[in-house]
Amino acid sequence: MTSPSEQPSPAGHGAPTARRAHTRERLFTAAFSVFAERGIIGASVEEICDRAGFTRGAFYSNFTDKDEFVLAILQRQAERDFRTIEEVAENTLDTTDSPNRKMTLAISRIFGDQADNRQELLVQQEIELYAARRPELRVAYRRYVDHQRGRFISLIESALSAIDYELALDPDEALVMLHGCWSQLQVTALLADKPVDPRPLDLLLKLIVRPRPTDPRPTDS
Amino acid sequence: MTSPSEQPSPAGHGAPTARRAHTRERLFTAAFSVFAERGIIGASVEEICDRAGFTRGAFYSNFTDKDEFVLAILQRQAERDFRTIEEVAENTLDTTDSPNRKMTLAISRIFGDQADNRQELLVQQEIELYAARRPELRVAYRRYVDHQRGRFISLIESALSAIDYELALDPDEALVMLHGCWSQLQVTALLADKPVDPRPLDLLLKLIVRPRPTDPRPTDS
DNA sequence: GCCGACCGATACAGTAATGTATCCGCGATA
DNA sequence: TATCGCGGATACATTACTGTATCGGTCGGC
Repeated sequence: MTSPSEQPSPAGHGAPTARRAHTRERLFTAAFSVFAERGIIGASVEEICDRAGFTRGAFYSNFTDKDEFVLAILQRQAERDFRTIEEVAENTLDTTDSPNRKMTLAISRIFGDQADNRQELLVQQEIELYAARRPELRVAYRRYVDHQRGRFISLIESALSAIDYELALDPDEALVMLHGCWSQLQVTALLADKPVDPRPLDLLLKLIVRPRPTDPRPTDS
Repeated sequence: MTSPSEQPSPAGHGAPTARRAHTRERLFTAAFSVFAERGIIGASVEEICDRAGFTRGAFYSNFTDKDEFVLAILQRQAERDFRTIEEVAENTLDTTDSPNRKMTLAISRIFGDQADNRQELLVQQEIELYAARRPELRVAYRRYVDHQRGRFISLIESALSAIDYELALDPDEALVMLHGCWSQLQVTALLADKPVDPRPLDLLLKLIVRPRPTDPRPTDS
């Protein structure tokens, strides 16, 4: 279709120049703050651009649509989160903290870190709700969540096994509990204007892990 | 201020006629469906009225503002939920189901029942997010949540004690886990277009209750 | 140092939503 | 039955946002 010298891209947004990438990034950042304040639906393109220091021209030069824009944000988030997990997997496993501490840390880094400030949490929730409504976004979001889940479960398991613990129940179910509990704490803290209280999560952790059965000799049979 | 025969109310909305109440109720119902589709912020007054079979005149005759309207919805929800809890407390405790079954039932009735269809869940989440942003609504929402929590905890405790079980941990913390897990399951189901999978909740329940220590003789000392 | 392309700014028209001011029909009351 | 007032409808002015079409500055390559 698009031969090299004819049209770099249909309408402009396609050539990933460095400048372009920079612009997009600023728009993303601005969008986060507007989304947090007004919600995704309530956020006007204009305000996003204002806050990024652009006019709407920049926006429409980079994206056709608010929907496309949101999708791009979702993908960016997915990659960010993914890298966070990777990084946590590397760093957290090295330490010699207590299992609980390690787990709490990992969880707060993964579900949390990006969400331990008001804005990020709000936007996270916003995206979820937004995705719930748009079928196309829902697919993307689902992929993203599934992917994260797989990564995270294996992270948990290796973290535990490194200290001779294991999950006492089905990993998927454990993850539901952990993630649910964590989100609940976050939202509660948000509404109460207080810092997150990590104790319930701690407790829950203690409930769902157990020492790995001492395994004097790995028999196959 | 307002002497009986002068002004029944500043601008009209104040005299709780039966007709008025009926109108408001229809607006509320319509709002639910619009909120679910478009989000609270994305819902226009006009569409709400259309769907309720009114024009905007009816709306502005009953409420000054969309914010006031949302607040009214929140209060109505609070009362509804409260009555649900009461009803569950009465009905669920009577049966002789297994403890798990009873608890699951109670939880799904309370967090759920109103939220086990797509629409109610979406609106619930919407309200939460909306409340998180408006300080005034946040106060109202917080009161509502606190109230519910108290009621629900005592419900859980009496349900358990009726079958000689008790919570194995702090009730508040237990509630966080239960509620979080439940919400997580709901949202997951919503995004995955599948029915809610109750197993994690069941499992969690088993983890946080225990038989009450047999108490041959209630000694005071 | 010039040229061309890219990228963001600007201007504009169309649309949708808000809130207010006014109107009118219906139902209750005497 | 005549009247009054409540509750909802209608009409209007205003504002805000969207998307498109066009313009102009700037930065690369040569």
